[in-house]
Amino acid sequence: MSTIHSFTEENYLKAIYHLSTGNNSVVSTNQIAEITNTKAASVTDMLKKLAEKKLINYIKYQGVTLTEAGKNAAVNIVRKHRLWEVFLVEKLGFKWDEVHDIAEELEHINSESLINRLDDFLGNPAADPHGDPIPDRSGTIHQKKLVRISDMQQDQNGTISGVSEHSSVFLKLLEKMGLTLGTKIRVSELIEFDGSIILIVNDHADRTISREVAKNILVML
Amino acid sequence: MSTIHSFTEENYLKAIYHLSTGNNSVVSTNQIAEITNTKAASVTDMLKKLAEKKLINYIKYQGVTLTEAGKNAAVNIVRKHRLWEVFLVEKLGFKWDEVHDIAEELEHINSESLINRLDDFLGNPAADPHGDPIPDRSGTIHQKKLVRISDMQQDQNGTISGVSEHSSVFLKLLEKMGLTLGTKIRVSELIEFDGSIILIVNDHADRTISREVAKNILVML
DNA sequence: TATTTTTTTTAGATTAATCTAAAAAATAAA
DNA sequence: TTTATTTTTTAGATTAATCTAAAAAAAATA
Ligand SMILES: [Mn+2]
Ligand SMILES: [Mn+2]
Ligand SMILES: [Mn+2]
Ligand SMILES: [Mn+2]
Repeated sequence: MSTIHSFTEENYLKAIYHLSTGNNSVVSTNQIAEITNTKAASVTDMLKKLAEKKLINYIKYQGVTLTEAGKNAAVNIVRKHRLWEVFLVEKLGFKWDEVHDIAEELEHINSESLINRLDDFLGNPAADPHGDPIPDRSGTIHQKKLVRISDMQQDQNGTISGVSEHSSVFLKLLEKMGLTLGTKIRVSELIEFDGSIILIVNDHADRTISREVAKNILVML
Repeated sequence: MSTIHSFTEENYLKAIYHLSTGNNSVVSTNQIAEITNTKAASVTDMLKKLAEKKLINYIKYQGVTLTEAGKNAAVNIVRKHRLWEVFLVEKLGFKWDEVHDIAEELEHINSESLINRLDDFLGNPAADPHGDPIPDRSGTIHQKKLVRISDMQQDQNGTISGVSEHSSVFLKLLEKMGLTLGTKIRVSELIEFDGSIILIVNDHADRTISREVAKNILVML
């Protein structure tokens, strides 16, 4: 099960995976270059290699999609990344804005038994510290239906369950405003002037957030 | 603090460290080639590079020693290796013969805060699952004085506290014979014929071990 | 449809880590 | 102290991953 790929190949697979689960499923060379911090020429080289290994479907000038094998490999890396993030926060006491870079390294450790034991040790968590779902050992992802606060109606209630922006500044801001995962909110008022929103947090405190912030907080209704 | 070195450089530094703390402090090109599974020519190339970076003292044809900087780097890798081994055994339930290869990968994860938090999480252990001392965060190693069973006198008592052979076959054998770390033993008889030794284990069971096995079990008197 | 702009690929180099084969130096043996 | 053996270094190649600059293809605009 699961052939070994180089550190670099894994990062490309992961990049393609994240890009293709975003909007469109076909991913372009430039998009990959952007998030892997490389140049388009380097990406083209790697795409040939990954296609050779049957991890992606690649036709010149037409973008790429992951094959089943490629997708499995990518999902496995995502699984490892997210489990390590849970470990770092739950067991070692890191803040949710501090774990991503370390998990970027840990996700490349190759040991099936390690990751499955870690999963059990953590109590088989369903989501990582940012609310992102953790694929189970068979690669299945159980994604809960979430909506952005910016898409909620007046007087609607929900529980903060994820974020769609992972930068440290954003996460620290949410922390400071008490808008962390599990927090109950109610949309109290939609400000017409600039789209900002007034929330009732945990039934009492009220907080005003900008539309930009509201767009990046995901809520379970 | 602590510059970043490549994965490969770290493995060479660690190899030199282990070789130089063994017997003689000056390490030869061939010795390094042997334990890094490379050829002498490759080692020479790397030695030039490490010397350039002032991590080793290297004079052509004369072998190498670690500089202070090189030794610090090496000790830090050893610290990480051993702490991860404790984690794998104590928290994830791996056996002591299963953890080395995984730790070989984990030891290259670079994060000072990660390793210090891990250290605290594990309760600042003094030794790894094989009894090897764990350097503290300043790099100091508190090595207990241990003797080989093969060097013990008749009727002498001690507690098994380490091994000088880390192969899986050897560790599994000790496990099967109940000669794991912390076990109390007494040398009951020294067999003249082949040098094998009869032990009293935990005050009752008696076990005969070969001289070869006795040489690789370390005891605190 | 013809032209311009953008995207992608190719060509050719570079760097890190490795190798084999040959040369040079050090060590051991005669 | 020669000669032979072993160890180490150099020379020259290779592979993976990257880059810049130029060419080719696709997409957008006029
Ligand atoms: Mn992350
Ligand atoms: Mn995450
Ligand atoms: Mn080990
Ligand atoms: Mn160990």
